[in-house]
Amino acid sequence: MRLAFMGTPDFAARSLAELVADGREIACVYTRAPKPSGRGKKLHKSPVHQLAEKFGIDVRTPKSLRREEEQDAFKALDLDAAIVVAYGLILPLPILGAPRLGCFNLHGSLLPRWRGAAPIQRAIMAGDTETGVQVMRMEEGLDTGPVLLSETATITKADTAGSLHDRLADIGAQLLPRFLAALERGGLQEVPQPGEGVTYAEKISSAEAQINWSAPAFEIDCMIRGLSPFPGAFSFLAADGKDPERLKLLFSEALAEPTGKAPGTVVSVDNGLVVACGQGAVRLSQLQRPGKKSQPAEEFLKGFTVSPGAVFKSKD
RNA sequence: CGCGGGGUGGAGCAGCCCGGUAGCUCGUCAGGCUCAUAACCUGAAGGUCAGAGGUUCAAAUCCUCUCCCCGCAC
Repeated sequence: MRLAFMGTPDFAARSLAELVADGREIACVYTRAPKPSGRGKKLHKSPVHQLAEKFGIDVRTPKSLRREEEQDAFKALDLDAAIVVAYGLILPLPILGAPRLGCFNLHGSLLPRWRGAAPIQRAIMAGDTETGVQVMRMEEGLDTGPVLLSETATITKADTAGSLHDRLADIGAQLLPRFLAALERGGLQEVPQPGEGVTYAEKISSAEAQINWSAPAFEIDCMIRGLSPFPGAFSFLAADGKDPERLKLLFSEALAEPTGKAPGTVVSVDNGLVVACGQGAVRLSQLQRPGKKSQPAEEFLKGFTVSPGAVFKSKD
């Protein structure tokens, strides 16, 4: 079976690695073009790009697949199927129809919940306790195609977007060899997505990453973990006698007990940084100061002295 | 030439703007207290303040250069 792999970030790179390990024939890898990033603003190839080169696979980085030449070049690959994982470009109809068996997408949620860009983060932010990875046949709509294979995963209170991302990337990557084997046998059932329960996982904007302390502790905790490590939930707090700093809050735990303090008030600094919320409180255990690395609360508090009673503020 | 932060006893930081006895939290060691403890009290050790030049009576602090580290852009 002759394949193309289309993907960009680390999440996709794990899938590519698994396909190669599975001995699949990958005619070409499509990924987004290198862009300036990192310190020094140098051009960096995407994780998928780097991995493909390491394996000696041809890499193409078109800016768009809408142009006819690109579509012709894709057709000329004479593919049986294309595997798409977090590619970042829209596949127009001529592309979708080019491979003999079609284009298939690996998606990090249980569709139709969390269609779109940020399913992993959104699932945690919403307090979901179960999610998964699915392979679907791609259609023109955004993540609307029928599902062929899925695997579920449990979300725990110890999960962050980062940990869940890694887990789903592995589960997804391992799903692909199974999927391809089944596809070859022709034994896969295409199950249309239910019309009910559709939600969209919109891209996270930095504005919504700011903590609103009047929300219930449960919600704030989900938000902190769902936005960790990227882009990081944040709020402003001043160390004793200092100016407020923008702190990223990267891990937390919801505490049910009422504090009797106004939302945003630091209740205790003995074991993590306990902050009053609209309902209950949240124990912050991993924080990051501007320009610094992220630190466990214990370390953080050695250099950032706060007394109970200090209050987190918001800023626009 | 993308923007920014930083290198201060073992850890995390303050001090630098407004040069003049090197400070805080923790750890370590010793002693004390305690039924006991990662608790508490007392005391101690440990730093050529990244490196090299310069200014100055005097530099962690001001100026110049070098090396190293990190954050943001997803």
